[in-house]
Amino acid sequence: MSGDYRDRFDEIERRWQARWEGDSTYASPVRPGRRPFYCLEMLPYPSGRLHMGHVRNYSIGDAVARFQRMRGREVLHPMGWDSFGLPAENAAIKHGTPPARWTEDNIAAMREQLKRLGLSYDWTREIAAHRPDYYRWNQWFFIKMLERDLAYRSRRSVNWCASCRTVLANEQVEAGRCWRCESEVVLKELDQWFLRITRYAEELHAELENLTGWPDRVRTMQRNWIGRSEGATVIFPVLDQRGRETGDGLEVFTTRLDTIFGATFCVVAAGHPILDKAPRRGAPRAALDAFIKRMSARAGSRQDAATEEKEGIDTGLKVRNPYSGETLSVFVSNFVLMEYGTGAIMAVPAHDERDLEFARKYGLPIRPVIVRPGGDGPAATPPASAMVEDGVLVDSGAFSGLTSDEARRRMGEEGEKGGFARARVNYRILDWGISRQRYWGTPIPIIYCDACGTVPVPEKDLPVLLPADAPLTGVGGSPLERVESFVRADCPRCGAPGRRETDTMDTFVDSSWYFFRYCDPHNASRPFDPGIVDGWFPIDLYIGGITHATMHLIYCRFFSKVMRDLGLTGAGEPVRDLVCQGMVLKGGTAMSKSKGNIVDPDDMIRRYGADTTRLFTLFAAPPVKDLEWDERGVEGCFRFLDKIWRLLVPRAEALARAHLPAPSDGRDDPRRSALRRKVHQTIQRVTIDIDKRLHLNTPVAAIMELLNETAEFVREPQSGDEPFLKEVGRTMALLLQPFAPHISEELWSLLGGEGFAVDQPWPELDEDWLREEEVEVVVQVNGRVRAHLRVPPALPEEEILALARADERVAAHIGGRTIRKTIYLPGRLLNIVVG
RNA sequence: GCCGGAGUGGCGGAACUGGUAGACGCACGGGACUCAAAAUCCCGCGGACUUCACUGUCCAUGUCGGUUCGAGUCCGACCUCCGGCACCA
Repeated sequence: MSGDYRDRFDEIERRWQARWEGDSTYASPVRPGRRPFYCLEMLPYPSGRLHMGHVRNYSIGDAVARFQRMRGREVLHPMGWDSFGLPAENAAIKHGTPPARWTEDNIAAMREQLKRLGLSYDWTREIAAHRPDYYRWNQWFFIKMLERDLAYRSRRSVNWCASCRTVLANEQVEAGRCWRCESEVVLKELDQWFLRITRYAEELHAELENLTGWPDRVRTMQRNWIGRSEGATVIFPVLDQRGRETGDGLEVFTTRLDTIFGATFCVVAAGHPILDKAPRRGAPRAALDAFIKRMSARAGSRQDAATEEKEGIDTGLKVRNPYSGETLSVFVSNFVLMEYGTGAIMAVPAHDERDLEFARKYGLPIRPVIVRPGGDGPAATPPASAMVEDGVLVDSGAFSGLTSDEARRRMGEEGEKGGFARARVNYRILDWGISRQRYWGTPIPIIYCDACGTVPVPEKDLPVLLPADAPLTGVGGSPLERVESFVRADCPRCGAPGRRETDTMDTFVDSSWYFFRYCDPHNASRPFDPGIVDGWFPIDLYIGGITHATMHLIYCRFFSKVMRDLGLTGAGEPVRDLVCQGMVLKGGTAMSKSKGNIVDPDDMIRRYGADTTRLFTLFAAPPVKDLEWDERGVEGCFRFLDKIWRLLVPRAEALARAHLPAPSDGRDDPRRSALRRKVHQTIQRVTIDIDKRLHLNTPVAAIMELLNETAEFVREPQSGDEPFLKEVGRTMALLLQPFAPHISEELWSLLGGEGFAVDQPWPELDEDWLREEEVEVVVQVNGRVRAHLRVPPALPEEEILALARADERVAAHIGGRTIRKTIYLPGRLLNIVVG
């Protein structure tokens, strides 16, 4: 009945998968009243095939889900599909396949692959972004945001990818190129819909502090992305030709108000409105216009922007420094960005590298106003580099002598009083542009009416369905523009004929709230029931790739906060613990089609089984590190499972009949007590490593050790061993459940276990078996190990010292020297300090 | 440039709050079984030196310092690699 594991793993795995499915084992909740545990993995795009990165991601999540379930938690472990997006549209253009069919086919194929891996998902909760019962709530949220002024339409220069023919969010521009197709991004003026994420910038930034269950690097990346900086805005009055105030002001943002007496000119961005007020007469105007035109043509975020030569031109405008009264010229230059701050700066060349570079190039004055405390006065000659640190003010009128800190405070107060300056916090993050000129996405629920303007589609008319018959050719703008039946719509307000918005939403909208929907996936009247969501939230563990550190993981925090403010949830932060798993590499680089180093999960499952494939991804490296795929390592994991099989299965019938040992059985037999101690030590190690540290490689190592010791144990079998072997076998079967669930079930059942292994309580630790009869005390002389003593745990220090001194090596190292002191850690270590 | 993370055998990696560095696995070497091979099992496996041998000594966690009875672990400086951001005022 046994047979080799090598010949049987496929049959075993399929059989248990069928049983789990037949029993709805993983549907939740099945055991209400238990403490919930929400275990979430980032949902995949349905490309049609699983890759090893998916397998790794889901193996980690599944190990935790199974472990927590056995530990008595009620586990929510769902899966779904991020199924809107470009590839479906591209496939349609290339092969003529309708996106909906292409997507559903891919989902079906990948769902089968996930099931063949034996992952414990509750498939009754499956969601897919492209289905109307999901995306209607994207539309609903959009309307709710519109009501709260969190969504708005604005004509803006947007990042435009000419190849994808679409707008990209800032987050989707990587080094000036499209994150998807890598072609260069240019600027284009379009009417766009935006979500006002900047309203939450402060909270998104502040709460990073509390996300202690998140990796530092993710928190840092988000902090940089949000880019909070404290400073002040200062209004410089604009002067006319004769030096009189015109009533206009140039508002600049600075973090270094303390350096304002060193300001020798101002600079504005090419798009700054004040440029319209530049003097109209004479030749400079033409040069100025030409310059502005040239600068405006370029995209805001380009790779070479930082290293690009600074260029500028005098606008002819004059302003007055409200602190010093000095008159300053205003330049326009490429190094000042319209999107940040006020689009205008005061230039302090002595204390800012960029200002210095510009001043040098155009021969503008450089005036130091900050010196190092206790240092000499200001340098007579201009410094070689800008002095950017804080210090003490000089040549700064009444503020001279103050420290930078003190000066910023006092100057701020004076500015507030005089109405020309105020404290301001600035953020680098911009509002989230969500309009996409694509077909395969959520239609934006808006109708444009000549009389009423921009009118949201009423809730009762949702969803606005994506038409099935859009012409997908790959040329022209939005495909929806050409679907007459879609575009034509009556104004919900006045009934007159209007036109529908033909842009669709960025797919990051879909993935910003899907984890809420999992809690209540079939709700037809609301996106979800707040009570149900609050029962599961926050997500206890969220696992996914580091690639989503800024985009998805900021958007989903933003959505959670919006939902909280809509009264939909109590959860301000959706994710308690976040794990970003490393990449799967082959030959030192990420697996990719172009490199031809892809390892196919199906191939691995066919040759070694799902258990071995999963086990390897967990054993070869800790979750957060990159994992090098090594087929010999896979073999090693297979050998491990095979060895357990060969040890237990031939004895299974006898062990199934045997009783388990009583708690103190085997105490009197060193062989048996050593084995039982190892069993309980292993339970402890596996439990702590999964639960407290989320290390999944070391628990596997611990089980391997237990197996090795058991193999040793059966080499010289004795009658009456069965109960002890049964205990080891059952424990091993259960400890393996998170890592290799199929063989776990098979062994559990062969050893006479009732029900599913995954439904058993996690093996219980018997503290009595951790206590050793004898402990090994390490003896050090001056911190170096010289002897190992086996002593009863309670032996007093003096006696251990006496034993240690009697040891030949220890005695030799002490020599004739006197013992200055001893350090004793009970039962572990004795350090004898001599000298 | 700024900000993060990481440097441990031939390789992947262990070492919980400072306390025996190298668990476990891979690779490799030797042996057993076999006509042979595969599979399996046993032994060895950081380096240098030392002993006939049992052993023993020293060096070793990127580098250099420091704190400590004791440092892979803490502190300081530096080097290298990886990642993120990058004219953000």
